[in-house]
Amino acid sequence: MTVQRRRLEPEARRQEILEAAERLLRAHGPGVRIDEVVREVGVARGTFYLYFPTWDDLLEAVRARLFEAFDHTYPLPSEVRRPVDWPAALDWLVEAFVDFTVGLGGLHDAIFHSDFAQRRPSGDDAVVRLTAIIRAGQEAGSFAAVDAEPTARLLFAAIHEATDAVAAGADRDRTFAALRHILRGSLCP
Amino acid sequence: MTVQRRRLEPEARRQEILEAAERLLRAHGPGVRIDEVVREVGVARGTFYLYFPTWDDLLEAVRARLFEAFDHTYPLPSEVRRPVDWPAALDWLVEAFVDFTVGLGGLHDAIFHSDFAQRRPSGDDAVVRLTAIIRAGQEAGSFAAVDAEPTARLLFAAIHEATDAVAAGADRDRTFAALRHILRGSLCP
Amino acid sequence: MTVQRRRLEPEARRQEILEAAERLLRAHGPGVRIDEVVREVGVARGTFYLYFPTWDDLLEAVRARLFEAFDHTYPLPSEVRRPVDWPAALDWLVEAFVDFTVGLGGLHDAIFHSDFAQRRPSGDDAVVRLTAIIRAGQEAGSFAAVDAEPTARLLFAAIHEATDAVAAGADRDRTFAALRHILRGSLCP
Amino acid sequence: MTVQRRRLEPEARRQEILEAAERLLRAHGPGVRIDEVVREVGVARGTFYLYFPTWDDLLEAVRARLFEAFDHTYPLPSEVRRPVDWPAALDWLVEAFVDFTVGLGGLHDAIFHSDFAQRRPSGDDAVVRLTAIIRAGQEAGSFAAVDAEPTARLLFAAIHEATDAVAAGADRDRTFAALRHILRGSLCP
DNA sequence: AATGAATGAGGTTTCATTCAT
DNA sequence: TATGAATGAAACCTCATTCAT
Repeated sequence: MTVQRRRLEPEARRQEILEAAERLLRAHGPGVRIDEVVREVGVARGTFYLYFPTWDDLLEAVRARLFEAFDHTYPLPSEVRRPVDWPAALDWLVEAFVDFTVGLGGLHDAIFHSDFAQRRPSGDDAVVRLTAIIRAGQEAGSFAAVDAEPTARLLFAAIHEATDAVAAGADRDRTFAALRHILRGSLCP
Repeated sequence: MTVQRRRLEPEARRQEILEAAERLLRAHGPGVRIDEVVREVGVARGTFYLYFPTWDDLLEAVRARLFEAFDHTYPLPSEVRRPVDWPAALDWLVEAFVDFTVGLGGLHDAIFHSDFAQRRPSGDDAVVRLTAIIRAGQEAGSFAAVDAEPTARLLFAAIHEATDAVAAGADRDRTFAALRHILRGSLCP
Repeated sequence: MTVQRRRLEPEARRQEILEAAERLLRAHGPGVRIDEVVREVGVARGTFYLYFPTWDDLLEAVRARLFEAFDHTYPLPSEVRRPVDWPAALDWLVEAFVDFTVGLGGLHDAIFHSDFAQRRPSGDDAVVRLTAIIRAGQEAGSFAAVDAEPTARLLFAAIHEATDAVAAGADRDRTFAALRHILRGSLCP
Repeated sequence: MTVQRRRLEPEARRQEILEAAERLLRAHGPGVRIDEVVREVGVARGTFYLYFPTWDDLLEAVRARLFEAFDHTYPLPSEVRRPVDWPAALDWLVEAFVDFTVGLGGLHDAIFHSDFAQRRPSGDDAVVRLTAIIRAGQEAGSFAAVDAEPTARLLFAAIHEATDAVAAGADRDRTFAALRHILRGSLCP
């Protein structure tokens, strides 16, 4: 009488869950429950725990997916082919980041502003990337000799705040202008 | 078998609860519960609800107390007596803010990084203050003609991040140096 | 700084509380709280307990007042002056009772249909009265030789149900017709 | 330290809870709590809520069970085989009803006289059944041409009161005699 | 690999009643 | 006679996680 169990390759099932969770989190933000995810996928509650030890592990996987997607779409510029205009590249990347993040909808809150973000700090991937950009720009002579790592950390907070501001309805142009000014003022000689 | 009732003026009892909660939150961070607070104070659970309709209302009161304490200890500089060196004043205030916030211990997380901060946004008092400082500095000719409000918002995020960095063990001097550099670069002509 | 205490004759204060409670119960039915009553009267919570040991005692007092009011307005007919048409007198009394009870509004539920009615059964005043009427009618030869006490008890249940029916929106005329038919059929030879 | 989990078919577990609740309510009347029920069954509190969203939902299910049990044991008489002696059938059914209800013990109060009965009126199943009997008897020429529906409602109140009277210790024979007299007087030509 | 019944700690809130003042 | 702060048991419900099947 039970519905036919769908046996799937483990990796495929894992993806299915991941995608369903992402979809629901985008739509409804934090507050999405395991029950809703498994109903969306059409599996039993226990199945969830075969793939993710805890709910936080799922969120972590979702976060990692997002970061990978962003890195893939917007790879760090490289000077291999030709010289890079680092200030312009930074502006462009930052704008892309903000738009990407705002586009996450409720997923943004779930990943960055819920208790989850406290329990599982995000490993500073973004800060590491920004540090790399600053160093590359410094080597190219485009950026001043600031202390790259702490500067990247603080600037990334400002960038993230721009995201929240825009998501909350602040004027996009004024926010970006202020952000660009801060970045230039902090990094350019 | 019941402990002797201690009858207090409402305001005194309210303070008692507030202080006990603050003490526990400093020590143990978010995750402190109503039950622990009332045990600490030595009153019944119902007494808590006499003064705070919900746990979030308590946190809000704690937050307000903190903000008032900071504002009282570090009032905004004024030019009434003599001209103010705005860049220096800002550096000094920012350093005071970071040290004050780091000194909050677990209370910092409970107020700024838990779901509470999402549910009850803090009304941007700090951003308003920073905006006022920027405008005052602009009028005095010390700061460049940046768009004060969004700039204040983004810079405050960087300041707050410095707090988190120092609290998390980052090098205090390098963090402050980077922060000062960002503030100068963003605000000074 | 406190509001001037109004010292009243104990009996006057008791009446005040009683009347306030009745007013609120009429308007809002069961679910009225002690707090609301004392606020309405303008006294402190503790004052309530100087006059009524428990909430149920207040309800009991309200109930007694109502019964007295009804008895006073609709006294039992007596044959002292002239012969009584007992069937007609009963019909008339019953109709008066139903209208009186329906007119109680929310007080009706609070007195007759809440847990209070279970905890403090109403002493059967109404049944005693109805028993007396049946006996008087029997002595006058108007009513059949039924077993007065149990009959009164069961018939009163039907009368009370007519009250609930009318209060709940049942057709008044059909309800009264059915009730009269039951009373006649049960009591008249 | 945890007790071994007992896994059951949902319907079986539901029955288990229902039966335990009925047992406790019979023994202790209204005032039985969810905690007592789950202790009796030997399951966790959450399990209760898996089957009954609220305590009232449980009571409703218990009530429905009782009504079904009664209907099954004492089906309405039918004229399919041979003519029915409606007055006698009614007397018999009524007596069965009263005895059944008195036999409920504390469950009777919990179902019929607690606030629950106010919050979840019982849908008048009994009145509907009595109405049907009256109409059938009228068609057979055994009952007078009374207004069936309101009459049934009022008479059922008297029947129910007989239950309460007997449960409270009133003389069974006198109560039944009075009840039979009322029914005959109201319904027979 | 999959199921879904069961768990139980967690958290919120209410209000009749008591009692120190 | 009056106050009103304090009590604390009771009731409610949720949901991440476990585990017998």
